Amino acid sequence: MPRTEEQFSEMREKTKQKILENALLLFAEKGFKGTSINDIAKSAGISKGLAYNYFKSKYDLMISVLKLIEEEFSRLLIALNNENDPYKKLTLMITLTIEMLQRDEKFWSLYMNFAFQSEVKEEAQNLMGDSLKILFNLIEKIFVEVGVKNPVEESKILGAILDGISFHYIIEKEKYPIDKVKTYLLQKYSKSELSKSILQE
Amino acid sequence: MPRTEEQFSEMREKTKQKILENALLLFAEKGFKGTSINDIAKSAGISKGLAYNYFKSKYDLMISVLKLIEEEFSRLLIALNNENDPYKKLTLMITLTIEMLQRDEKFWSLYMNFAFQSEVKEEAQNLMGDSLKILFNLIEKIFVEVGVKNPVEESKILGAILDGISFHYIIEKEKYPIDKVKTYLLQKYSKSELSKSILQE
Amino acid sequence: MPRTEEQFSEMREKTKQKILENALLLFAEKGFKGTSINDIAKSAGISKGLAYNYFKSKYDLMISVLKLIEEEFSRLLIALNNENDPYKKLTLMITLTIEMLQRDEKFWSLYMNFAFQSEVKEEAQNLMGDSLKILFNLIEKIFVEVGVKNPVEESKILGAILDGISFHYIIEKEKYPIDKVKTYLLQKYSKSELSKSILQE
Amino acid sequence: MPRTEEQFSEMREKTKQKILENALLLFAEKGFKGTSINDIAKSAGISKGLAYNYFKSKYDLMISVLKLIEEEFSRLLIALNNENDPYKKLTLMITLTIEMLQRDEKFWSLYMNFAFQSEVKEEAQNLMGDSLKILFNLIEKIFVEVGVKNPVEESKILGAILDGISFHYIIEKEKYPIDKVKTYLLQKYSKSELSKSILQE
DNA sequence: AATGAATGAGACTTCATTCAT
DNA sequence: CATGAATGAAGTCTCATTCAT
Repeated sequence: MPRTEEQFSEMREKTKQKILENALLLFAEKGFKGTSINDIAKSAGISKGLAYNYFKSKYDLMISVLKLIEEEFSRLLIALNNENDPYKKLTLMITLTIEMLQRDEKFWSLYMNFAFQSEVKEEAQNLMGDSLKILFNLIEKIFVEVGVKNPVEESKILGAILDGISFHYIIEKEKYPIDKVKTYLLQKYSKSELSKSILQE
Repeated sequence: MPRTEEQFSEMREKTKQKILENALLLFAEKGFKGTSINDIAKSAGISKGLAYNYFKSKYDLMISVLKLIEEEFSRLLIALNNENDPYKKLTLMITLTIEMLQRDEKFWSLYMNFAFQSEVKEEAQNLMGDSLKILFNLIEKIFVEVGVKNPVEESKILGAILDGISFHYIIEKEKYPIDKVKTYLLQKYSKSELSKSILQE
Repeated sequence: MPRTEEQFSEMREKTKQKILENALLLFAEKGFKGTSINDIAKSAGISKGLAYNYFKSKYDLMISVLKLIEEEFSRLLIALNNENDPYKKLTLMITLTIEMLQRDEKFWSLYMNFAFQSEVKEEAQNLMGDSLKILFNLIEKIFVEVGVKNPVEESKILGAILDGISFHYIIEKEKYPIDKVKTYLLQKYSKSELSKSILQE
Repeated sequence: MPRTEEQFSEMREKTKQKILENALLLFAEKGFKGTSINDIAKSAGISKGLAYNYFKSKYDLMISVLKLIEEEFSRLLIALNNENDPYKKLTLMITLTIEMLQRDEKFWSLYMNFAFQSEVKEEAQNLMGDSLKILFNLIEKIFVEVGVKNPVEESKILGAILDGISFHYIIEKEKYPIDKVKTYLLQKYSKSELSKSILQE
């Protein structure tokens, strides 16, 4: 007696996830070109051929992985949208970014990795460029709300800080004082501190 | 009339440079794995075989390219060391970073690209990690000199800003308001502004 | 109410026929190597696995398809044997060949296709070679009966005409004036015309 | 010291020919799909990879092989155009076709083979369809000149005879009385016999 | 009897590297 | 010093076949 449709669907879903997860990790670690389907298959504990039962090409698999990143971005945006107070929004943005960075380090590694791989660039930009733009706009809007003088420039700077920190953290990992920096950043962009200088008085 | 030894040596140097330059451009554009020796040879106007006369392997060529990046870093450091006034040092660091970013965009693209490719990572870190550390230390030292309250954290933040801006500029290029951001940053880290808040009073 | 043995057997036969028909069509269209078991299964509306329930291998399936062609030949031979008058036999041979060509174009396409594929060649020859020989002999016998001067050579020529026409029709299909040629051929091999020249007098 | 351009060119030409020849033989024997690049490389005594130095894909190689066939056709047409007398033209066409069939059997095998391979069909028709049309037209023109009553139909018949004979010869080879048939055909289409019936008077 | 997930061999293709000249 | 033909390993992808359910 054949398996039910549901059983098959479950099997498929499970295997597909396994492939995606391992592809994400490996792409993040070794880049798109540097990762072979064989690598992914072995890492996922399946045969090379099976990967093609789920993704019609390595490229297609990459696009699916990109969509995972997009979803991660979406989760960030949704969480931010649930917060109305602009100061809390700022705090949340910093907290979430760094938390996600620590938790899903590979996501960010992949995100940055993909951003510089020409085979991926266009798709990466189509899929992620919007998220970046939305994020910039969001920061800008917050800055307008709280009364920052140069919201456009300041949004670029906060954006740069967040991605710059991610960049350094991914590169240096164990050596980077991520928690210290996070605490400091939260304070710096806190309501009470936003009006003070970074210099001693 | 046979060429003198010196002439030969000069030719060799010239050919080597041509290979390195083209390798740099192509690695930056298409990644390490995405660039073939043939691509590089064609781009440099020489034969595949000749490239192996100058570099014993593709890997070796990559290491040499990495050294070019290191030299670029060195030039930045040397320029900074020639300046004693800490405020001017800060200004110079921002100016030079962004100027180099615009002028030698490919350097940075490659730098970031390599930073995420595991075949390259270790070497990239060995060669560039130190530079990064030196830069962080330099910023920290400047901040100490001018009396910033939290020099360690602030150095991480300025470092993040500079690399974050580079990151966004490389990704968005034509759309990114690099000049506006540069001007703003210079003002923000100027002697007169370092003591003011980013909020309207 | 459980099905009777006979009903089961009938179902099996029906499924088998469905597979064979679709295999024939696809082999004819895309060649043996160009057709996958999956293609056939999908086309027949069954699962890949089930196809192996009926044919132990793709090769085995192909042999079964070849047998279908053999049967088609047999039908032609049987129809011819039912006719005694040699002139009518000739007419019938031409009519039937061209009718079958138009009706079961795929049969012929496959027949010719298989004739040139070495994986299939031996079997194709074993199975079809005899039919061809029988047909040649039959034509020869007819020509002897009606008093053709060189029955051996003329039988090769009529054989060549029939297969040549099939060849051109399959290749050119819509452009080939099959009906005109058929009419002309029937006249040319008609009792009354067999004694006249093909030149104007 | 590097080889001269001429030396390289010679090497290339020689290897390319070797590949083409072996590809022709193997495609003719085992079909396009049935022949692997590895088969061809081994048969040509070169490495798999080298084949791609000469043909950018298996498909491209096939097209080149098709062009060889086209050239063979051209040679036939050119030889025919050098003859003005229509009767001699007919004789020549029959002679040449059968001579080429015997000499370059693989060409014809491939020609027929390709005509039924869907991966090849379109190209085969583009490249060979014209030749076929030209040949039909040529025969028709000859028949008009010599005063055949139904030149269109008779040209289809002679065309069918020639391709039908080729077909049977390729399939049966050693068993097929090709010389007998050739002699008979030459007589049948000779000036003196064209006005007589194929029946005993 | 029936399904389609899974395997593994083998096909096409690319490319770093070697080498004869 | 310089060339590009040639190799072979490795990568992408396909597909006949098996098998658990």
